[in-house]
This record gives sequence, C-alpha cells and structure tokens, in this order.
Amino acid sequence: MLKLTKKADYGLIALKYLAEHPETPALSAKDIADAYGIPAQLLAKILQLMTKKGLLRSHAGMNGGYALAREAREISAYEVILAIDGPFFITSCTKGAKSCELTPSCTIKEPLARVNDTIAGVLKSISIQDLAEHEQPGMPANGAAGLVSLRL
Amino acid sequence: MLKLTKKADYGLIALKYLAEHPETPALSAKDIADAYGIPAQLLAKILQLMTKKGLLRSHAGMNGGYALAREAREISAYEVILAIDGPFFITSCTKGAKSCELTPSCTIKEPLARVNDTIAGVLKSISIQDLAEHEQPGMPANGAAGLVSLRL
DNA sequence: TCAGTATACGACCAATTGTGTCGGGATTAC
DNA sequence: GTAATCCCGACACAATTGGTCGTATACTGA
Ligand code: FES
Ligand code: FES
Repeated sequence: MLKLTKKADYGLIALKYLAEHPETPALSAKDIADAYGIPAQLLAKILQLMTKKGLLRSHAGMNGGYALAREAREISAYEVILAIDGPFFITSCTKGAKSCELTPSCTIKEPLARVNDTIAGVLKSISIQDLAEHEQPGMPANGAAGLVSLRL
Repeated sequence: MLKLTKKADYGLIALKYLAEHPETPALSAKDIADAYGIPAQLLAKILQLMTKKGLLRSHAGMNGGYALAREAREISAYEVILAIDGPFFITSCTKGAKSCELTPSCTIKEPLARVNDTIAGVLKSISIQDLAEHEQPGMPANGAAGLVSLRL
C-alpha cells in the first residue's frame, strides 16, 4: 500500500538517467531499458506518456529518442507520478465524489485530505535533479532541503 | 496510486467511531459496520487484525465487542495502516532486498526512501483523536499541529 | 527512394492485489 | 443451553497493474 507503481518507478529512473546524461541529444527507450533491465516496450509506453504530458521531448528516426523537455531541476517527482499514474488521492473514498457523500456522518475524509496535500507537497519539492545527484554514502549531513508543515 | 486501501480506510473509520463513543464499554463489529454501511464480515476481519496488533481489545459473548486498547490520542494513523496493510514502502523495488540490488547503478531508491520516511512521519503525527475531532467547516485556522522536515 | 531505426498507439493477456463471502469453531453472558 | 459475539482460514470475484504484440507512422542517411 501507499507504494509507487513500477511504472512510476521506471519513469523516475528513466528521467534520472536522462538527467545524468545531459551531453547526449537523445536517448532511445531501448538504451534506457537496457541500462536497467527494464522491459523495453513497457518503458517505451511510459516515455510516450511523459512525452504527451510535456515532460519529455521525443524524436523519431535514427539517433532519435527522448530528451528532457525542461531542466532536471524544473521537473518534480510529483509531475512524473501524476503523468504516469494519474491524479492520486490517499483516501479511497475520494473517487467520484459519490460513494462517500452517502455517509455524511463520516468525517474522516477531511483530515486525510490534508495528509494527501502534505504528501503531494513533499513530492513536489523533489526534482529529478535531486534524484540524479547521488551523494556518496556516509551521510553527508547537508542542510535541510525542504520544510513541510502539516496543519490539522 | 499512493492511496489507502479500503481496508485501512475502514479501519480508521472504525477507530474514529470508537473514539467518538468512549462511554460505551464495547461496540460490536456489526454495530460499526451498520453505522457506515460497511460489509460487516469484512470489517470484522479488520477489527480482528487490529486486535491482534494491540490496537483494540475485544470481548466475546453477549454485549461484547471492541474497545480501544489505548487512548485515542495514543494511536496513530500510521499504526493503523501498518497493522492492516503491513509495512509500506513507497518504492516498488524495496521488496525483498533482492530485485534492485541487481542494478547497483540505480540510485533512485535512496532519495525515495527519505520521502517514504517523511510520509511515515506525517502519518505518525496523526492520531485517531485528530480524526475524531471534526472541526466545523469554515477553516478555523488553528495553529500548525506538526512540522515535518524533509532532508535530502 | 529505400532500408533501417525509432516513436506512437491500441488491443490484448498474465500476474498480482484488493474486496468481499462463507462456514465452522471458540467464548462469554444470561 | 442458547444467543450473541469474536476468531480464523479458505475461497471466489473484481480491479489494478505489469507486460507483450502488432502495426502504423515519422525521421535519417546512404
Ligand atoms: S470514508 Fe469517505 S468520507 Fe469517510
Ligand atoms: S529501482 Fe530499485 S534501486 Fe533503482
């Protein structure tokens, strides 16, 4: 539960990989898939999705492939997840604003919606570049990168 | 994606309901299920799970049922979710410490683990009592209840 | 112009997970 | 002893996710 789908995971990995290779004009889906042992065709579909959402730019033909549409710093993990898995809500009742309006006595939705927003905020504060910059192991103890306040 | 299962939702609802009725010594699974239109037998299993994890105390026999094992303030949403859905990891690769060790080049797991911890922290900061205390609508603008720092 | 490389897209199936039901057994109160 | 209640495993069904296939389309370079 509360876990990323593999697709979203693959998407993040692919973007991270692209962010790590800024010199190349484009990388094909197969290139990326091979680098990580990801099913190539599946990754292709994911990349296509992200292209449609404006996160990537694609180019067909020889030496074609995908490239980041924006700076790695300007693409958040939230956007990636949103593009691949669609809008997400932590509460299972918030589906069509239908099923749970039937039980007006249940007020659990409201506080959980705040949690949802908080998580979304955290995800928004993470950029692809953050993922790509892998500090060496050993806890470098760098400063706090983000601060998220949860208001009940 | 990234959503609570219905079971966890039901579990939270049930605990909230129990927290709202502190006067009664115990409420049966059926009582709670009827109050919200939740499948009774399913809820029963969920309550049993939470009992086994020490969140509830149960009592068989007539006028039996369930009661909170601790103060509502002392039970966090995190514990509930953990009890019902098991340990959760946002990263899909962190399953058996197996699949992703094969690709040591992928460093995406690390930063996402921090996100995971952050979310867990948020969930831990929410108690059943927080859910039960439904402020009236209208944004009461009360002070910040929790502050979670995300350190990349 | 033509062959090769690559994206684009839809349909489809397989695997997993989530949701809900059933049935029998054990406890407890009255 | 009977009715209410918890306990628990097995099962069936539904939804989601993961992955494949086939084909169409676009671009490149010789
Ligand atoms: S479960 Fe949807 S509002 Fe309570
Ligand atoms: S996907 Fe698991 S470490 Fe990268």
